[in-house]
Amino acid sequence: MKFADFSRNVMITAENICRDIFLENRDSIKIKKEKVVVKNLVNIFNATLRLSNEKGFHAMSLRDLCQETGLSMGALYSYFSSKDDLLETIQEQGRRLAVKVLTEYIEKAGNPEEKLEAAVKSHLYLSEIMQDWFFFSYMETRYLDKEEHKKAIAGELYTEQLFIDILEQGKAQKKFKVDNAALTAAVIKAMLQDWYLKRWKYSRRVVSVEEYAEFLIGFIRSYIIPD
Amino acid sequence: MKFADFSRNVMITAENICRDIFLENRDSIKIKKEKVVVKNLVNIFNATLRLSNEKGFHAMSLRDLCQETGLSMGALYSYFSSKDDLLETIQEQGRRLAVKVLTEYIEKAGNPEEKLEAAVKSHLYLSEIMQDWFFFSYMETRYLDKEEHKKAIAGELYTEQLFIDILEQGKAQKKFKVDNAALTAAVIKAMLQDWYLKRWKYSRRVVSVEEYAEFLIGFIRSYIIPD
DNA sequence: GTCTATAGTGCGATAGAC
DNA sequence: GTCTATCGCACTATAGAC
Repeated sequence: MKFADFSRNVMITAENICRDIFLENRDSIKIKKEKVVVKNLVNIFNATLRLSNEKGFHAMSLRDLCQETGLSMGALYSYFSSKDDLLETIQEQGRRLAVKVLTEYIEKAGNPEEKLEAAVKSHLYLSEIMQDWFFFSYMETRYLDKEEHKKAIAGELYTEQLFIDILEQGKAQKKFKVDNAALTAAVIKAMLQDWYLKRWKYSRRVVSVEEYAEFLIGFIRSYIIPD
Repeated sequence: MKFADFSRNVMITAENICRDIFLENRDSIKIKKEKVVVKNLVNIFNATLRLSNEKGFHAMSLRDLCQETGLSMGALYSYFSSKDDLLETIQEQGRRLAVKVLTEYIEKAGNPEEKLEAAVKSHLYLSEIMQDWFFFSYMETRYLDKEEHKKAIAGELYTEQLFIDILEQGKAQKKFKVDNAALTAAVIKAMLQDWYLKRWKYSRRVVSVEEYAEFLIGFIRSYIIPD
């Protein structure tokens, strides 16, 4: 699977994500014209991610956000009910999309070896397209209130479980040699997350997402597939 | 190398770290009695790490810190000149210690295989002892001003370089098979950092730092040492 | 060496005009 | 649907009493 193909197939754009958010939050969003809402939501979310990922969500004031979006304080509050609400909406939507895409691509693959490759690549490719969302979700998780924080933890464990399942399945089919599937999945997750947590490093070294994917798959396979 | 031995040898305690901080900042710290300063610094740093690691350094107000330490606003400001100064001091001291300990343990080891093991274990063991400091440093790096931020990046690259050097040395001695030392070192760092970034996960699963260390070393060796 | 009191700033949120 | 004006509050930092 090439990044370009993935990118074309998933059809993830800011507009599409914001349209989903609009449809799911019709009640709490005060403005009713879809076209207006989607346009402003794209603007607001992009600005939030840009500002937050530079200096943190808490350090970003709503006045900063006004300047970055060109909207007034009053206008902003037509689209979310509080600053925390904005934080939660971004996190929730990112999580939902990640689960959907990962599950879909893993199911499409046939055997454990293909599933592993599909899981690694779709995780990396998705985080490449939505780098800002993923970085934001990781770094701002602890600012969520207790209930939302639990959902974030559950999300991490859910995607990790997808990897555990693939490893166990491969083991059952005698294709993989896995002593500790949970630990193996944990470090795989860590390496996948490093791709969006340390963008500055990989950009500087001019490593493409496909190179990183191939490297990771080779690294993992050398451990779970005995010669 | 066992964790207990490492822990006994490095002799890292909050008191020792705070004594160093006192000696290096005699000018800016208004109080002069070493005993008083060290006692209060231990209190302040522990409280800062506890509060910050829960909800973030920015979200922690100095009033929170007063309550947690039992000190007044005025007293706090005798030990640092601004909230940012507190942030920088913690980061700087953590970085300094990490570099010192890692370098020391790697140099003690003889051949590349031993060096790799020493590097992985001393990194993990140190982050186990100083988990709060490491977590804090990672999560709060972006709140540093430009100059301090550069130092943090340099620190990450420096410790990574230690791994690159070991890998290259092993390759030169025909003991390791390494195609891409930089990428290999990058993912090793990612896995090492996961230990303190996801403490909740490893605690929940009752994985000890020694288990994690052995697992990681096995994982890495299977890639770089062909059968 | 530590305290209390307070200055001065900037925050999130809202009401009501247009 | 968007704006401006403003409220009340919490923040960092400091000055001066003890």
